[in-house]
Amino acid sequence: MSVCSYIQIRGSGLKTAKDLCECRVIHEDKVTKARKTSLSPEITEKLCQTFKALGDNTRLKILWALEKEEMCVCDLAAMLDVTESAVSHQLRLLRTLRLVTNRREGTILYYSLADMHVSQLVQVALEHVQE
Amino acid sequence: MSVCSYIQIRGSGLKTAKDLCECRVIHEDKVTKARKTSLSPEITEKLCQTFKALGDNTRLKILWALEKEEMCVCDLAAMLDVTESAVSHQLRLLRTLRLVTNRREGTILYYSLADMHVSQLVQVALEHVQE
DNA sequence: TGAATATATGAACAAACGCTCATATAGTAA
DNA sequence: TTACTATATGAGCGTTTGTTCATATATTCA
Repeated sequence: MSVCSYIQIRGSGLKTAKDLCECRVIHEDKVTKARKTSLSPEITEKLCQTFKALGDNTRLKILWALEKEEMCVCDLAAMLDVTESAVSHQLRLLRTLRLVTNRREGTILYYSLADMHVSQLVQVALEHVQE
Repeated sequence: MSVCSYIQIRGSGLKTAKDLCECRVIHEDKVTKARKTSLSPEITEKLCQTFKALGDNTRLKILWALEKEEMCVCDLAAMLDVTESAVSHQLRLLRTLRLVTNRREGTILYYSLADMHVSQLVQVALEHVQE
């Protein structure tokens, strides 16, 4: 796909492909360099999903709680004032991204953070918003 | 609002408020403790928005590029293959969250990262997804 | 002044998201 | 086995999000 396929041309009516490529690129070197140092689509997508997972009120509260101590689904649901179903759905997402793990004790599943990364991310973000 | 207002009761038809509160809380101490150590709604919301800002493909690519060097709107648009309008909208969001700043040189606005936090966040998240 | 350029903004719309409800599954105990 | 509990899953639905298009604003220069 052409670099400029989607560049918006002010006041343009119907344009040919050639016209569409008469786009503005002020610093072609910067664009080229940025494209070369860009992350792979796969890594970008994974990064994105990780941040997106943290970018939801319910999930963030879940992670914040699990940072303190492991909890089961129904306790989290009670704490958050949402259905256990909602919590279960969110935990599945967090599990898929390897942000949380669980251990079983009878019928109860205790969830906890999978590693230190979540804590570190929240810590840095906290610094940012509190400045 | 009651702690249990929204807890899903399996097979429940119409229930009174009292019935709805016959919910399952396995570890009441954990729930109470988690509620006490929870972040304020304001901080939670800000944290959330910050992560949400990073949790989008376009914005993440913008931030990744700006980490290397400052760029203007139209260059970012060319790099990302989206309209300048789209970039401008996203930059406004990032500006609002104090993740990026800009400096003017004539009619051109050069955008760059506002502080180290974005870099730190991306670094930690990268470690997580690459493990 | 007026034209040209770079960016910002508002409306509209398709796609993605998070919730609830209903139901299914897994483990425990009678 | 059957009953009960804790969790998981799929469908449906209203809300949010990210994009484009059209237009507005701001700066420079003739």
